[in-house]
Amino acid sequence: MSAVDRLLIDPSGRQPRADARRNVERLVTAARAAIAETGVDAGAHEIAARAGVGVGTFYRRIPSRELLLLAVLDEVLGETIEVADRALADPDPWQGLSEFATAYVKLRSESCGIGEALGGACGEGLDATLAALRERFRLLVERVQSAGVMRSDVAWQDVPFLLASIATGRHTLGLQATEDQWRRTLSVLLDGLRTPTATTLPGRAPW
Amino acid sequence: MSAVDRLLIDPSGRQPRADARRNVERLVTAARAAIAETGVDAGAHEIAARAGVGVGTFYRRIPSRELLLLAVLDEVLGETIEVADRALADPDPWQGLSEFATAYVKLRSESCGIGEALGGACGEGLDATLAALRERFRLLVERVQSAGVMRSDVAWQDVPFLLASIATGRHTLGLQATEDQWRRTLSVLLDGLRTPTATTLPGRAPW
DNA sequence: AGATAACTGGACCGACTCTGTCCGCTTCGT
DNA sequence: ACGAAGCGGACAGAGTCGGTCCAGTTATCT
Repeated sequence: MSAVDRLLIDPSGRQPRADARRNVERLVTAARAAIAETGVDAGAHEIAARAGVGVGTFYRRIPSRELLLLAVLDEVLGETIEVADRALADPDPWQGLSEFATAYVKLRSESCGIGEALGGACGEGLDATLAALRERFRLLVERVQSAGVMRSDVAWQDVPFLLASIATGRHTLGLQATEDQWRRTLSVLLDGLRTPTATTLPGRAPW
Repeated sequence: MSAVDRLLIDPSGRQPRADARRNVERLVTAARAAIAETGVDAGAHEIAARAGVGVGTFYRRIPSRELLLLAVLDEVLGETIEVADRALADPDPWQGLSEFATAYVKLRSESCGIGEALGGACGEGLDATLAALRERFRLLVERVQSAGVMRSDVAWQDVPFLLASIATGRHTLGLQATEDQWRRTLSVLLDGLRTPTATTLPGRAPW
């Protein structure tokens, strides 16, 4: 069920008017954009303005700002899980992992709110979805390690951290990042992950 | 000149009382801790409370919250430049780079405010210092590439981005990072940087 | 077409946060 | 011991943000 549908359930069971439905769709789209640009702190007024409606309209259909954001985040994470499942279906394990990694990092770099949600900034609301995504990570990494094309001193738990690390700002040290700087970083990182490897990892795996 | 000294210049030319000097020292220390934990948004009241003084004392000596933070950030970046200079003095180029990289990532991971400052979140106030640090990056990378131990398709400008990427949160996907997760990420990344390399980088270098 | 229920927009409210000031009291240095 | 320098924290003023209310508008049904 999409985020729009979930928000359109009417207690009286009636179909909402066409304009009401249109506005909810606009609000969900706007929330997605606001989450990407502003993060999970995106305000109700900001989202309403992006959608081209007043705050009154916002609160007519949406119980609270937090619930809207949660619904949208859950939807986006659900799409990510689908991408992971397609990657698991790829006959070449490394190819599958590397395609998923690219999509995952791209999503994170284009939406700072998603990054915060994955970092746990949204309370318990997303626990189940996060667990499902975690499971896909484990499967993807175990498959590629069984095939012998990833260094074995990396734990599967390292991989979310490795990928999470590539997503940061457009600037550092006064330097301007190109649109796809993250692709370069990811490329170096994937090279570091392939077998054989030069050094062994320090410390213990995260848990 | 240290941040403390810079803030203790008295318009009348007199030496400030001992307790005043002590409090400014405490405030600078507290600001450093607050920048690390809270970031560059650390509030004046928060810093004063950490220092164990009232806000009145804060504003007696400090023109504004922003100036204090700028002075402290500049001091920390200055120390980082010194670390880079020591790395450049190391006879082994790769060893030098790798030591500096470790120190740089450690600093970034322990102080989120430094990360924001390096990301340009502090306006123009740090431009000169950032340029000086940038220069050290260029020298370090060029030296290691001339020695043939770093893949040549990486631009020196890539390296700040690569290192900036490793510093993020303690959690992702509901997983808990160990204290030194960043060392593992850095290790993979440095392996990816060494010659020879498997793939060539996509896109163009940042500028 | 007219009636009416649903919907809309944005002014507004109250709670909160943050920077910076003021002033009665304390402490240092002589 | 005395006066100037320093101290702390209550307070002011500006701003933000989530959420409500209601007068006016619009869709839908008869």
